[in-house]
Amino acid sequence: MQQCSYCVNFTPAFQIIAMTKPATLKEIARRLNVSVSTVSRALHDHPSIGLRTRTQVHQLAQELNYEPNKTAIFFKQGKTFTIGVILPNLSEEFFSMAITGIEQTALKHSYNVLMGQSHDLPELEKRITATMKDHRVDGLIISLAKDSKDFEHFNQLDKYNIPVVFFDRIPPQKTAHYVSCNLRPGISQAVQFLIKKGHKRIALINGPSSLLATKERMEGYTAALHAKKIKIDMGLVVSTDLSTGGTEDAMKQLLALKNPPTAIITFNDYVALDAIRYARRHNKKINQDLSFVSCANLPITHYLDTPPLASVEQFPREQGEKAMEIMLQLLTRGEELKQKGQFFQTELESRLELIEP
Amino acid sequence: MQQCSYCVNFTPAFQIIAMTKPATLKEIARRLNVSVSTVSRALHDHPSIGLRTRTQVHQLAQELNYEPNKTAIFFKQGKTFTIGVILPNLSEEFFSMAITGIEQTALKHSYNVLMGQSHDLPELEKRITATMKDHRVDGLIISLAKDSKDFEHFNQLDKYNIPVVFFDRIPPQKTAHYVSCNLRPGISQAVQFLIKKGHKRIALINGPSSLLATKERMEGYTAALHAKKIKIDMGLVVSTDLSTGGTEDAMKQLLALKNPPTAIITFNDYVALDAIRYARRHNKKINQDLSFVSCANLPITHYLDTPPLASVEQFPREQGEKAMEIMLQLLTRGEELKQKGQFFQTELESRLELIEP
DNA sequence: CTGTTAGCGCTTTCAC
DNA sequence: GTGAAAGCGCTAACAG
Repeated sequence: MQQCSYCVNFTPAFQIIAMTKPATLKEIARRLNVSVSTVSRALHDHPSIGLRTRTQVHQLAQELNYEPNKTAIFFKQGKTFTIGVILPNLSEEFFSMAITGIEQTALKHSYNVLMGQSHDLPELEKRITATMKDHRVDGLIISLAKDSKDFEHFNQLDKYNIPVVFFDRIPPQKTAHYVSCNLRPGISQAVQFLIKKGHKRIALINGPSSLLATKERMEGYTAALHAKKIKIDMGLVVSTDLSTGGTEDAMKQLLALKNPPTAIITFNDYVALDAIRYARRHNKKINQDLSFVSCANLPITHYLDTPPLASVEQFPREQGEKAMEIMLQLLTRGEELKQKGQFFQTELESRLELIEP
Repeated sequence: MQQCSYCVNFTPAFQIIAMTKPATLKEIARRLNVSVSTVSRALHDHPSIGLRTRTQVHQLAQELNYEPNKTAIFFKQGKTFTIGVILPNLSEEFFSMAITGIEQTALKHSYNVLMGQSHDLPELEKRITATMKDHRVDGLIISLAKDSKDFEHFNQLDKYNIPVVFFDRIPPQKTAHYVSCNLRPGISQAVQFLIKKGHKRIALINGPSSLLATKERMEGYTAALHAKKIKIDMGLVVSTDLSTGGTEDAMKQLLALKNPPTAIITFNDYVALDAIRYARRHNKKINQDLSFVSCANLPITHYLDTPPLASVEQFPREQGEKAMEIMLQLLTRGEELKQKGQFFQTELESRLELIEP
């Protein structure tokens, strides 16, 4: 039997297309001899559609495996059901816990997460912000790079009606939505804890001065010492850029003091890890010669055989959840709130947690 | 002066809209009295547009702060320049390093990353896959949940022409694009390393049998022992579901043997952490009474004062990069490759790395 | 060199 | 109860 050239040329391709190309409203409409709008309504169970056609439509949609083309809907509705999240660094457990909080809350409300890491580079942060805007995320949740100074690009987002919620690393001028965790109480508790243990010389390895969190730690530190009438020795307050090298320099400085500290409070657990290792290498007995208290209370510290005695819990996961909840508010009731110029601002209270070795 | 009700009602709102609504091609065209397509072409520096109009257009676009509406472009072109990444868990450093590799390569090629965590739940994995499809990601990179058995939903993606690249936790039937790291050589090296140190009783805490990686470890383990003519004692091979409890059970089992091991190879660094802690609590001197070698070589191990002696490097970041590179290939030359039914499959070689305490 | 037109898939208003 | 038509913003084939 001879093959007609039409078949040879077109049938296979046609079949592929038929199997390949996802069904559309149009296609369903064509097959059922109804209009596109009827199909659309039927699928949305619009009351005005007769039971008969409605079931027919549903059935055919099922058969054809119809799935609405979300990109069309996004485009039409000007919404993407995606929120952007920009973090300095996913490899810090603090942030991976935070994004988990964000993601889970988002998922619960059928939002997706477009993720980007700034790696603490303001330029990259800017660039990622721009592509998030290009993708028309419905909102942006961000924890700032450690020395972001310029926040102009976030105002830009306003034009596209993309609300921004800051978390943890928030901008200094607090005219914004944010959630953060106030370190003052936790640090004060840390100081009190160490004093109660008999320490007189308590050092603080603080972070970069650009971070609000650095200021907070300093305040908690001085407040607690003042309360106990202990004079503050600024030689005991050093700072690190959070790199291993920076922390080691800070440690060197402290151990070189003629009257060195017997306890050290570190900016966070990673700094503590570096500091403890440095101390160990310099033959200090951890938590005997030199005690440590840290911030963040990450799971990782629970695996050390000489962990810090305690760590200030900052609730990263809860911060993430809260940030996403605020975002949902803004997304649903954004307009009215904007009129009033109100800001959602949540401050969680940090709390010192003891660590069992 | 009396206000006309029109103004009262509409002017403010109108102004807001005017300031708010982003410029479109249409708007530029209207102001310049040219057609929309001319504007489009001018902005794309299409050669056929006169220098004069081109500069005019560019200038006005600049002034109006024109930015193309990507959702429209996505919709029109059927491309989103977004790739989906599904991971079991971001809080495992292995995966956060991997996603960093993916993200950086993606960014370099102007792709974005839609991120989702399965938390090792096959159902959640399925759901996330579905929403990724809804969002019409251009491709999907995934590391499977630890007991995913059903891969039907990935075939579904074919219909939408969404290529899938597996990495690290890949499906057993290897008819797919993937990149993984073969554990056999690394584990064999680990065994040899321990034998050279004088160990005769070397245990293996392996992972869930559903993982290909578990099989690989077993093979590397037996191969190396065979090569040294050491008989394999199956009592020395136990398994964990990767939870802390599971690992502790495994340790209990090993330490209860009448002839217990003097060295243990663990499935990964997290298992090692749990195992080491368990051993320490049971008064074993780490790396004296009982030596450890692990897999993954995560930065975290370098902070322990008694880390495993060595760890098998699995190159998570490189795996991520490679997976994304394969994805880019598929995205650009997908059709031709699909015809040929070829698969991109990359296997990196694992390698034992010593850890300095 | 530039304009006209059609269309991507869907929602929605208006009309019958 | 259903259809026709417009439109979201952009691209591209076709026509001058």
